[in-house]
Order: sequence, then structure tokens, then C-alpha cells
Amino acid sequence: MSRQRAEEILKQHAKRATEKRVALLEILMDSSKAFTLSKIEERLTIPIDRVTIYRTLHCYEMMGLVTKMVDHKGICIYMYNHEAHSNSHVHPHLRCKACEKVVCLPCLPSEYMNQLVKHEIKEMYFLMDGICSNCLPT
Amino acid sequence: MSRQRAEEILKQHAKRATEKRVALLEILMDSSKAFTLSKIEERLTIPIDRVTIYRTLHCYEMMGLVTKMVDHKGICIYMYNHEAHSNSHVHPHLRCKACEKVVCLPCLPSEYMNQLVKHEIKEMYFLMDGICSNCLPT
DNA sequence: TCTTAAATGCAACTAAGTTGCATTTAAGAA
DNA sequence: TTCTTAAATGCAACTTAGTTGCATTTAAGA
Repeated sequence: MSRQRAEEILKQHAKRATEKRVALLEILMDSSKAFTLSKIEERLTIPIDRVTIYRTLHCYEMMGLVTKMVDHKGICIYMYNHEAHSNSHVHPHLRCKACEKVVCLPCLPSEYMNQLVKHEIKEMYFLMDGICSNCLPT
Repeated sequence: MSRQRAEEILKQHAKRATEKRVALLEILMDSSKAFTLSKIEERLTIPIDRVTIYRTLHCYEMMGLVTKMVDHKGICIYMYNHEAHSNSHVHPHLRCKACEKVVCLPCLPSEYMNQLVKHEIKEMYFLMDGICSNCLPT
């Protein structure tokens, strides 16, 4: 339960700590999973309109609390930016099919990036599917 | 005009060379662009139902003629597999915002890939947006 | 030219996401 | 504590992408 922490964060950002906004933030904060809209809806214990969820997620994304990605099926997934996740540099991600968590992978080596400078890369979207080391049998 | 080539290819794969199938294949073959459904529809000179387009594209994908990707907005894009494009190894792609072409980028270095072996990577979807070297002012 | 499976179109549907607008509500001001 | 107001919410209606079932059309070999 990170209800208090969620409320704090919202207030720090001059956002209202309504029941629904707190509930949504809590779900995201309490997990390293990447959630689709319907996964979020499954977890909710209070009913929240789809539109409100979208708008709130967008707000959290703008606040830098949440990262939105698109998976290879074109579905948006949302994940809380825990400390471990840095937005300061672009890096690929692995979405684990077993635990649904999103793992940050190392940045691409600069030698490789240098090969790309002949193009002007504006945005990179790297997402892998697989099994993370925690879920792999040892 | 690669009508004849398109017909040949279809017959080689034991597919019927109908007017519509040939027309669709021609559009894809004649370009290195990545097409969304609506871009394909814009190019068509004969009307083809949306369902037929989807089914035909799926068929071409199964035949290995066409690669389907999902862009960062979750929209499917389809591109013809010209000789230059190899499906034998995974590599990132750059979609040029100027000419809409998709450029194959070099494979990720093995040192980098080796870092990932602690996870079990099943699929990789790497797509970048930017300007390709042809479209960059020199 | 006949036959038949492949190809096609239509209608109806799902799922994801958006927009406009009226209503509700948190939180600071009085 | 109550009042005020902008933020937050919900509803209805919409868009866009893609799918499914089924009846009809058609290419290509017999």
C-alpha cells in the first residue's frame, strides 16, 4: 500500500489527490509490471470510466511519473518510472512474458550509435519480448 | 510497372493472379515505402474492400513477400521485402519521416547481444523514426 | 465449357482510443 | 465552517484499426 506516497506525489505536482487518481497511481506504483488499460481495469476495486483512466494516464505521463510504450501488437502499455528506470537516456526494454515486468536493458554501445549518425534519428522504440532472468529456471 | 513480375510471383506461390491481388502486390513492390492500410487505399486505382486488403496482406506476409511492423503509434505498416531486406537476421529499421522509406540498419553488435543472454529474448521489435541519409541535406 | 476451391465483398462486430459537454468535487479563500 | 472555482469525472457519441461469418464471384485446371 503506497496510498500516502501516491497522495504526496500528486500534491507535489499540484494535482488533486482524488480517490480515483490515487487508486490509479497506487496500482502503477506497486508494481514493475507494464499494464494495458484492461489490466489496470482488472485491478481496480472502484469503478473508473475508461476516459478518466486514459486522461489520468496521459497526465501521469506528462508529469514524468509513467512511461507509455506500444507493444508489437500495437497495444499501449503503461509502467511506473521507479528509480531504477531512467528517462535521461534511451535504452531498450524487455517485457517478460512470465511476470509481465519490464526490465531496462543496457544502452546501445556508442560504436553502434556512431554508425547511425549518417541518419538523423529522432526517436527510438525498442521493445523485446522474452523471459527475464528472474523468471528463467536456474 | 511490375505487373508481370507480380503475376509471376503469385503463380510461383500457387496463388491466383487476380486483378486485385496483382494491383496490391504492384503497389508494394514498386516502392521501398512502408504503407499503412490507408496509404495503400490512397494508391489504389481500383476499389478493393478493406477486408480483402487485410487478408491479402496477411497472405503476402505468410508467403514472406511482405514484412509487417507496428509503429510507435500502434499502426501496422507493410513493406515489400526487396532483395536488400533480409529476414534471416534481426536488425533495427529506420522509417524516414521525409520519404517514408524504411531503411535497414546494421545488426546489433554481438558484444551487446551477449549482454542479453541472461534473459531469454524471444522477439525484438526495433523501429526508429528519423530522416534517412538520402533525405538529409548534404 | 465445366467445376471447384480460392478470392472477394458485405454486414456486423470488437477493441482501443478520442472529443465535447454537463456534472461533481477537492482544496484554498473567505 | 462554508463558499468558490478550476480540476476531475462520466456519459454519449464518435473514429480508426482490424476481425469474423457467410454468401457470391471468379481464375485456372480438368
